[in-house]
Amino acid sequence: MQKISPYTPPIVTVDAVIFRLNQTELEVLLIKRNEEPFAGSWALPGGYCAAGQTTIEALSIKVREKTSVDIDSDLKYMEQLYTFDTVDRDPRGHAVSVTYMGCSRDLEPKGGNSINAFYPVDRMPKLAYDHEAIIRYARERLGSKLTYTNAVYGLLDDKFTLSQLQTAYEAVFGRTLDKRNFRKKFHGLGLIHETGETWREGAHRPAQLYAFNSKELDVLDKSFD
Amino acid sequence: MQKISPYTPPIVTVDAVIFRLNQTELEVLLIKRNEEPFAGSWALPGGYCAAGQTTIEALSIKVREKTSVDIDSDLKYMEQLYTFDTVDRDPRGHAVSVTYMGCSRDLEPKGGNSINAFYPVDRMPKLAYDHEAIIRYARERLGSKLTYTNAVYGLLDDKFTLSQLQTAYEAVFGRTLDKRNFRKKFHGLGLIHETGETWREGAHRPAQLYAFNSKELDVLDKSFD
DNA sequence: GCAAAAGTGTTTGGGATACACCCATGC
DNA sequence: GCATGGGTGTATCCCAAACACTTTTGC
Repeated sequence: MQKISPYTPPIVTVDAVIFRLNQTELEVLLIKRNEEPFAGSWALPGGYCAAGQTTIEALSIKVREKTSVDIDSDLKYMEQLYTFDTVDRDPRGHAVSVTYMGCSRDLEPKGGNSINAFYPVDRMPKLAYDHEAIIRYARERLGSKLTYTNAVYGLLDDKFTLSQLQTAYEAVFGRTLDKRNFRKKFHGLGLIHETGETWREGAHRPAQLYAFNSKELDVLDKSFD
Repeated sequence: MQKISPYTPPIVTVDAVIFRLNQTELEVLLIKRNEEPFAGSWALPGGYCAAGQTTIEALSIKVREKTSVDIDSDLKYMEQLYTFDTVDRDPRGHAVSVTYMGCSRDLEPKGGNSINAFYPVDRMPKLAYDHEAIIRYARERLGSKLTYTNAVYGLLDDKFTLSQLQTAYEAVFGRTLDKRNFRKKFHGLGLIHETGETWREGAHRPAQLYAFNSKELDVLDKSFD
């Protein structure tokens, strides 16, 4: 293989997989593309990264433009996911996409210059590029993050009930958990404390509200689940 | 923040963290830079990625040029690590580096157009760029990979003794393990089988030689350690 | 025989799993 | 009073951890 000269670098793009929890479902933020390629298709929010910008800076700008979501203030948790670089993934030319994954709860996109909406991860429309594979990968990563870190806090409000907490795990793992074992195990981790407040809704006993002791991402001593 | 126009992308570079096991020590492949910046310093092998190349293709070419190591045939295991993108990491301009991590055992660099050598990860020279941080990150990742996958096979010959296997874990984890518990646990995983052959060296009882059942990277049911 | 690494079992404690009923509330 | 989700305890099993001596070889 010969050297390519003069050197022209691939395009660098950024894309974000932003999850939220809606009732019992895990959802992803998507935008509707209004330009080619893939005009009319749904896709992850993202765009070009220019020299002098870090990928996260570029992502922050693009996501705010397109969806009005502010990565820094609206998301409790964000991490780099993977860099996708197959040559043919973008029909316009070789684009290397640095992808990120983040979480928020009760986030409603307020506008932006693209049509955008949250879709349940299990019932998504057909997506542009390789974005479906990226979302699948992000969901797996989120699942394993929840098993060995306290990253669930990213999906929950500051105060939450134990049922909501359990629902968050069930939505990400895609299976149900035993209520008593879940509570026993979680209390044993020492990550949360009672706030003393209760939450009442519907015709049943009110629930205690809990809060996390720390809002930093911590690695657990023992893995969960 | 304003849009940058016309769009100029950052440079895309690739770097490889290639580990090997030398006796009881984990080592990394380094090259001595003979150009600015950081001329005379040691660094990870890598270089520019051009449009039309995947990052792994670019890496393969660069590593072969500089160290004569062939990523495809010499390494048993290779995965993308992380993309480092801080604007000031390269004094020549904004470079986004897609990094990879790989393993091999008993690999001796045969040449290449750079001076190159394996250094123990615990006793490395001062490194160029942010390469020290990259290696630290790679080692952590390798450690966690060994706990939930069969990735150790990447550090071992096709046939190996249980002591060598245990040594590989100890070198990566940086601590000693109990011999009986190690063997019991590993046999329980069902990943290896006896070959019937023995290995003799030195004035002591010969050891059974084992082999992995699979050379694919598999995720374990139960996590190791 | 002695040095040096290979090989081998048992006990114990803690966490994972499985499982069913009463409680507080709204209507 | 009844429907609805909130909240609680025990028995069992398996895995992890701790721990020491015998075996086979080369010299």
